[in-house]
Amino acid sequence: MLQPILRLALPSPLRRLFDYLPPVGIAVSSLKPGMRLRVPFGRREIVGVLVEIVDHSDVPPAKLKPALEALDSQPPLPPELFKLCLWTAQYYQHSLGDTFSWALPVLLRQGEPAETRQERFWHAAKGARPEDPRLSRAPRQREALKTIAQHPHGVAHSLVSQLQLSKDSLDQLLQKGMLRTETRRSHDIKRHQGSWLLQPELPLNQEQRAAFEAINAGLDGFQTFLLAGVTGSGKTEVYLQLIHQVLEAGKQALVLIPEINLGPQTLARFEKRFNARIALLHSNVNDRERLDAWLAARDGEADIIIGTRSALFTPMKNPGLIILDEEHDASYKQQEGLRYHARDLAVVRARQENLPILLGSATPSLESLQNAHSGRYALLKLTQRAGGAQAPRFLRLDVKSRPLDSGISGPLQQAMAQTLAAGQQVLVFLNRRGFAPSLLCHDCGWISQCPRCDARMTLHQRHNELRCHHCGHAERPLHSCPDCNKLDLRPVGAGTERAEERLGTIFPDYPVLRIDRDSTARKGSMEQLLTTINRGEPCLLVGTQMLAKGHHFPRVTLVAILDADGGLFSADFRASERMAQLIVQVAGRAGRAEEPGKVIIQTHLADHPLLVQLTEQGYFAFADQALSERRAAGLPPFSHLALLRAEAQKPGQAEDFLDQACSQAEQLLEQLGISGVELLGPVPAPMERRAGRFRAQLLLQGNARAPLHKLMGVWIPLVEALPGSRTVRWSLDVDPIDLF
DNA sequence: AGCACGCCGACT
DNA sequence: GTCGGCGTGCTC
Repeated sequence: MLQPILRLALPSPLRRLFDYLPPVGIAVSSLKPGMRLRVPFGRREIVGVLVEIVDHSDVPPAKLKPALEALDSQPPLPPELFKLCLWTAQYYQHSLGDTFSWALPVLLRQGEPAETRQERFWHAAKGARPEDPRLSRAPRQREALKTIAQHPHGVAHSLVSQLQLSKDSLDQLLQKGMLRTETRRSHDIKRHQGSWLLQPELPLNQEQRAAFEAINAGLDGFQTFLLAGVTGSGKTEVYLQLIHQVLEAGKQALVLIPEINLGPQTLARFEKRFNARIALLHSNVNDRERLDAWLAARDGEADIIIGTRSALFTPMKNPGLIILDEEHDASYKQQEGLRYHARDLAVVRARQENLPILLGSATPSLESLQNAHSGRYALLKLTQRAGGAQAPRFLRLDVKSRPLDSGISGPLQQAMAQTLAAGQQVLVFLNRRGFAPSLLCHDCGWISQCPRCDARMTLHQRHNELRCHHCGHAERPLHSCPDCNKLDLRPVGAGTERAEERLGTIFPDYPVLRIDRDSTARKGSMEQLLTTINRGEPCLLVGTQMLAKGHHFPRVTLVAILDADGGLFSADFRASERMAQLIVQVAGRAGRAEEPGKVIIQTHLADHPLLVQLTEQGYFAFADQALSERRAAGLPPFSHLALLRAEAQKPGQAEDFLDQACSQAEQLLEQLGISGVELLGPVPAPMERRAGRFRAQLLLQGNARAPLHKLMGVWIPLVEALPGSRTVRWSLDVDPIDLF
């Protein structure tokens, strides 16, 4: 046989494989696709993934280098996951090597052995004594050495902080040769024993039972279920009982949740219910724990895997079910690098591995609803709230030609006063942080423009600064106008800070609690706010969409939405969908059995058909209406989009680049005889300048996926080869969720 | 993306 | 005289 050639995917944005000779002294027959190899790349050494072994390379033999070493004796990534990565790279037109980087735990892509439960243990070195003169002026190191010496089998690194040892002292001792470390398995494989349930299952109502039985009957193969359950309808109980069935069948369940929901409550609920090994994968889990959880899932040593977006790529030895909660949530879509949608990929994965998948939401995305309508997904509805709680009543409050007092109209103030007087709580929703979205000179019209973006800087009174929410630029607000020097600078519009301040003045007898990214930035401050709220005394909560997620406020009976109009006349075609989901989710925080909640929506467009549908007929009526509008306009899910974005230092550069890319695409469409794909643009981005860079975009719209992907498959490699692709920063977003 | 090379402006 | 700005080119 000719010299075998290894084709590797490397962590680089380049959309191609790189050829290497096998490492010296290694039997090629021992190498299998999916194994990692350390290779020289330019002047660096990196870790690549073997994709295939071929007997010919187009690269001149002189350029071929041997790989340095094989890092695995078995491919760390099971074939199903390897296949999913191939599919992902192809679908999102992304570099395969970089796709592996997003899918694999950090430590694996850095070349760490793919082995479970290896842990570093600290041991006292032979002859090391605390009385050593080198430690005479290092009392903490001396104490550390004493502590370590008390443990003949060593101290596991994970216990270091519990034993009041500091890593610094240990490192110092290690350098002095007074400690040594050893890496070994930290504990034996945990086995599952006994019953799966720790507490009895809750009784299901008729709807829950119907949903449970429908899905339970479909647990043995691929099928997508859409569980549309209003807030409080007991979706989670259905999840838990299905997972129980999966566990009884000796299989594993993967549960994906949005970023914001990974509060301890989710985990607590699972841990209370199940005697099962639960692996947790989210952004606050460190690299080592993440790898261990990943390996435990892969090797069948975890029964339930709970995680956010990227946990989608967790391999499972005996997969039985995928659940994706709050499937409409935008945090499932990655917005940088590999721009994948975990919901869409989860369905692909379920199909590839012949698994059932359950998507749940009170406000399903229009995409998923359309899939249900077309019969691809099985739709299951839960319409009753637990404990007989009633659905909130909606009221559209027309504020056209009504004066607003820091964004709050008179009738709304009266409704608030009544609610508070009745001893209940009020929730005020406003999707804008800060005091005011801009500062205006009443004399000459100067406005607080961000110097680096086409956006206004928001006034944050608490920190006494003007801050741009798009690039983070901040400056001190001046007392006089920088243009005309007059002193008449006025804040325009209202954010949560201003609403908080104003409400405090209007209702001096009640506490006002603000809940947004600024007020909850400090650790523990959210918990503190929740404790106060749960005490149940009448108060006003003011906040952004943080209020809409996860927490329930049983004492809130009035929800005020200060401004719904942004969702009704935005340039973004998804704005109304997002607005509707937000309104329903916020409304869902309120009300209980004895007292239905009331939701007051301030709007200038009280007769807008979408808003009328939503408030009078509910979310599904809204969705039908919105879907027929999308169909008429040829927008997703009735067409498919891809967005080529570009940004550059100088004006016009990004557009020039996209112009060239656009000509290439036009040519290809003709050459390949592709029809059903339209090129829209290039145009400047809706916010042309951001963080000092000029941005433009080219939108591709396909009437079906096939022609769009056929084009992209040949086109994107050409775009990559364009001369401008170095000076211009560009990215492709397949199925973008926003067009900014 | 990294990383190096290379060619022009303001500094010890 | 050099430090360093970012344009250009390459990575098997």
